[in-house]
Amino acid sequence: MLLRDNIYRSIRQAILTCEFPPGQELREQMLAQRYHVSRSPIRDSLLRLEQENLVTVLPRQGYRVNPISISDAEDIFGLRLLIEPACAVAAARADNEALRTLDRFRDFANEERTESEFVEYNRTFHRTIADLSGNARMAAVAVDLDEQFERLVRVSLRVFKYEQVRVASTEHEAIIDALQAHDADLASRLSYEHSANAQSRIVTALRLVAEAWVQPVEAPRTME
Amino acid sequence: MLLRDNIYRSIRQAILTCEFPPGQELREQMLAQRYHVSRSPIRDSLLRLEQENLVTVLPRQGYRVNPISISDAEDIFGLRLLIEPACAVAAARADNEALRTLDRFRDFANEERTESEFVEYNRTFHRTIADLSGNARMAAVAVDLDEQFERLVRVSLRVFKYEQVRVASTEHEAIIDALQAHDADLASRLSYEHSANAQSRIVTALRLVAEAWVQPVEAPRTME
DNA sequence: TGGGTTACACTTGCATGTAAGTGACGTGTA
DNA sequence: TACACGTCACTTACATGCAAGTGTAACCCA
Repeated sequence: MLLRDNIYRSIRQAILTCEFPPGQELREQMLAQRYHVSRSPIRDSLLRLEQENLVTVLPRQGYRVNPISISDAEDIFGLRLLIEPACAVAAARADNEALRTLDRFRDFANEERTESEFVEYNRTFHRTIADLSGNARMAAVAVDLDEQFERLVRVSLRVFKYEQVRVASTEHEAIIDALQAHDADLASRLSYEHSANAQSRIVTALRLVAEAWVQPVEAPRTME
Repeated sequence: MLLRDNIYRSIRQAILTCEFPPGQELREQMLAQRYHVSRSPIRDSLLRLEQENLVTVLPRQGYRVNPISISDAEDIFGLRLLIEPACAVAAARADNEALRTLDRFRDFANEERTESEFVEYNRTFHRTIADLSGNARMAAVAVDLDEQFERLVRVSLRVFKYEQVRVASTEHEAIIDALQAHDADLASRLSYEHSANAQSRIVTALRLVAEAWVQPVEAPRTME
């Protein structure tokens, strides 16, 4: 296993869980010490994360965890509303055997769940449907969007706690039913509504925490 | 300007124009000599290109320009059929002043055009519409897809020459008309048909050059 | 002959050194 | 005071060194 891949995943995870919060400044040296490696694999990882829109490189100054802007979040939402139903439509054409594997996502809310369990469950569910679409590129876009989304979910969960766990789980089961019945139209519609619901909750939450992590518009810094 | 950005663009361009053809093996050393720099910026560029699905890194062995597989091309096409009309729908909501800038894409086929001029024109047209959508993320996906697409177009142009220049240009003007009339439905449908037409030409061309650059399906796919 | 082993050439992964760009701050001057 | 201007600390960009992983081919031995 390549060192840089582990480092990459670690830093990425730290950003997505907001351990490195939006706006956080990152230094190669600091991360190198933290992970006990040289600057090289750190550098590789940070450049990769820049490609993913998770950090910004300020040449010869450092790196910064990308702030969450409302307009960027809305862009992500708009794309998701397009991609997720499309994945569902394609997935509805999968064969019965493959669709039966979705059963493992039923009955999730029957037990008490932690935040991490919910995030993990949610990610795996959406990723599985993306894979079932049979279009690797589409799945890649969907997964990427979901991961960007996840950071927003984390922020939102701090506001809405777990009330959404049961709601989401119920909506998931309806989507599973539609897919297993090969009803592409229904699956698409449910998928769209599921995304829209999640997003409206999140956008509300984002506005609530706007002062802390969400950047409305880039403002000049030295104005005193 | 950072050295690595120039190098990145150069290598990328070489891949997209098939100067580095699909399947070509790349070596850091070889590229470093070619561009008169050390391995560092070459390395940065290659890792970035890996993220874009243009090259594959074989750890401790080297790099390879990704072959074009029919199934991957079909995946790209499928996604394009989803994204391009969505961009058009969003772009139809742009204001009149912005939409008037599309006029510069009219009358392209009135003069003789080189292959490069056509590719450039085509890219700029699609990118402009993506930008007009007002969704930066969607535009980024659209641009990325278009660039992947471009490599396929290059292959296809060697077969169909320039017969498609006039066709494409006419279709573009129809899309411009629809957008400037704010007719989102029509723009969407025309955009879909335009993509579908281009793709069917390309897929035919791909099959013709299959032996040289195109990798047949390696693994059985889940669908179809 | 053929299976296993070893040595080697080759290429990148990671570590480290050096130079150059950037912003901050203090100083001098009008 | 307000504004250039020079200095300095800090951080990355790029260069280079070295070690480790991989594939190949020669070689040994049954």
